[in-house]
Amino acid sequence: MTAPPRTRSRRGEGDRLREEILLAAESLLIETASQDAVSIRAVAEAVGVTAPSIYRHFVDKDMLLLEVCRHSFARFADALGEVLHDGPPEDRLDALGRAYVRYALDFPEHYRIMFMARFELSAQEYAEEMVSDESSFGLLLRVTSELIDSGRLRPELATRGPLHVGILFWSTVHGLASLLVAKPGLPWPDRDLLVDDLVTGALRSFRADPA
Amino acid sequence: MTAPPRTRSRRGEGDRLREEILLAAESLLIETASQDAVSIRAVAEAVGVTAPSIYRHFVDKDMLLLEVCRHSFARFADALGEVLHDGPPEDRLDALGRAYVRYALDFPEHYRIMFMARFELSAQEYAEEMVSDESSFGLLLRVTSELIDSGRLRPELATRGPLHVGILFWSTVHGLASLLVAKPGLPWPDRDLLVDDLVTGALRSFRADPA
DNA sequence: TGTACATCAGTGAACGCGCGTTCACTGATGTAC
DNA sequence: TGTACATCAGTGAACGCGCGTTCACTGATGTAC
Repeated sequence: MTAPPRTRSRRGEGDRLREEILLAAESLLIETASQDAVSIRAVAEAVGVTAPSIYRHFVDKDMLLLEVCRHSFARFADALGEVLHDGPPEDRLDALGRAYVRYALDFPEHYRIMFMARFELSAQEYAEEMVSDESSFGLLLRVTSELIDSGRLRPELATRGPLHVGILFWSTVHGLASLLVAKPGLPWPDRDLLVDDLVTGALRSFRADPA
Repeated sequence: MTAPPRTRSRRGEGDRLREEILLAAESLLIETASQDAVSIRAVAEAVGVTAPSIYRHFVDKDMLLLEVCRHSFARFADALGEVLHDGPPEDRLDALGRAYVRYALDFPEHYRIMFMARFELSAQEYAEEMVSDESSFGLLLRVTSELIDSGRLRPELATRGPLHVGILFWSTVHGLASLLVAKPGLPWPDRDLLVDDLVTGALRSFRADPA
């Protein structure tokens, strides 16, 4: 992680460095797979700049990490949004679940930060990041609403509402995703088969029994 | 966290301090809810002893934490074992699932360390801790075996074997448990209802459809 | 019963390290006259 | 067109901190004679 040669930003172009710092912090997170490894000094070195320069663009380390976090949530929501095509809500939920686990496996450290880490954000901040309409959780809630409206859900589940059903589904896919991320060393059986059975199983348990 | 007055151990009673160190490390973990807060110095202070004394009993910090970890796994397995009474395998799995989530909520930081943290153990060490017969995972595998033997499972699941089915169930309960532990600030709906629906849902999705 | 001595649980001071952060600065860039 | 100057992106040195760990030591305890 040595620095590429840098030319100093022109006046008014300070945001260029800001962007580079964010990208470098993210890369460090991916490469080292450790939140602790993302120190102000390490980020500065990766960008090719000295540590105090960071403070011209972020008030402190927490704000830098918060910003990285925001990026992650946005990209995660994008990734889920991409697989959400038109169709019956069961199919949409199925697609969402598979994309969810796939994202976790593709970007394990981002996933860890978003959903497994103790991040010192206020409840307020979490709510804003996670439960907004454009967020991944917002997408999920929209689909579980559709599912309830479709009338094909078990009645006792339908009365509990989209949030309850959404959390049930979220728990299910998060469980596998986070175990795979946290314990890559375990002797896992075929992952695709696990995802398959888990997602179809969850959908089956939601569906009203054939009368 | 100041030290209670201590009398020095008699000769040959060095293990008394060793035990106190382990307990103090565990308490710190619970109280601070942070792995980073468990420093050699903090543990020593909590015990009422100076930092170098720790090294008379543990070769380094990693070994101390590993030992704490071992304790956690053992107590977790005990907690699950206690609810495992005789009965049909469905009921036993149901009880296991509920006890699992309850443990995570009762000892969130222990749960975090065991199943959510990146712990620098070798695969070998993990396997020994987690997959032994006396472990929590061992218990689970025994029950999923019974479930398969009972012949009431969906045939395509039964052929995948106890490990596969065990992981499906583990993922499901771990998902809810770990989200509750990781995001206590979120506006969760009724937790008992969630556990209820999740566990019965998983069992329903395992069961062969009524012919 | 009394004394000299070996044992060893625990101490006190210090090491080097990487961290987040502050501070006064430098020097290239753009602008005003 | 040329020069003086203000701006401000980035620097270099230093701060205090808590960390894991090492080292030579102290002094109460138990034992041998």
